[in-house]
Amino acid sequence: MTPGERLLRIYRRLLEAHGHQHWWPGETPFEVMVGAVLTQNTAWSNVERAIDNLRAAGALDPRHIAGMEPGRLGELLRPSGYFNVKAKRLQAFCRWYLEEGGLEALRQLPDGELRRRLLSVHGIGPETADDILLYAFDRPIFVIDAYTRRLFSRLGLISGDEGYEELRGWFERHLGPDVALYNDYHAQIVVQAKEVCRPRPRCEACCLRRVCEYRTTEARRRSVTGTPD
DNA sequence: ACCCAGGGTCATA
DNA sequence: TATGACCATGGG
Repeated sequence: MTPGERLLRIYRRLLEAHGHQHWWPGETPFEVMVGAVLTQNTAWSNVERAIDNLRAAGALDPRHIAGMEPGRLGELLRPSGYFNVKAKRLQAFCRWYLEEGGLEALRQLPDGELRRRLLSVHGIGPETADDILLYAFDRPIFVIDAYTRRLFSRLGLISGDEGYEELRGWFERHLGPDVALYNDYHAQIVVQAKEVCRPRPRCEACCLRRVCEYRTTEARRRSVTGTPD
């Protein structure tokens, strides 16, 4: 079986277990971009509160955010954590967004050029850039995150310590460009990681049990003593 | 009380 | 290039 076939088989199994995820949660592309910055190393439930604060303040708008007093913006972002850092990053992003001429101007750029420009913004790293490219601009960019590394290294498909670009290239090469697939695949990985593929795993409840080479110490002990799974 | 969460930047070696 | 410190709230 080729890596591409294994990847598709794994996706089908995830989809069957969790159902289509309909990502990214967000009313507009701009809201998706804001969420991508705010969710850096942060639980999504906390990000929602911050976005609700922005909406309630009528501030869910690039011009409004760019012109706001940083301390005031920080207060709205407080529930999402790192609020001083994120206030700066969000303002840097919004100023860039406006300088570029807004959504329609950005839509004209080819994938690679748009990615380079996103990465030039202070506070936008590879994963945040790729969230934005895939979920706000519908570009065929496969998002790599800690969950992706954990899941696929436990599945034995990767070692987990590869560089970001190397892994992204590997997934994109084996899956072929497919925005709808990348979109839901990454969402499935996140859901799977939250529910069962935890730092301390719960493989007994894992829909990938048959293809996952990872075993808990208890399962390992059973397997060497001849007790069936 | 501890671990974890949909990362990125900066200083240091 | 490769580590480590730092940022900070909220849920399990």
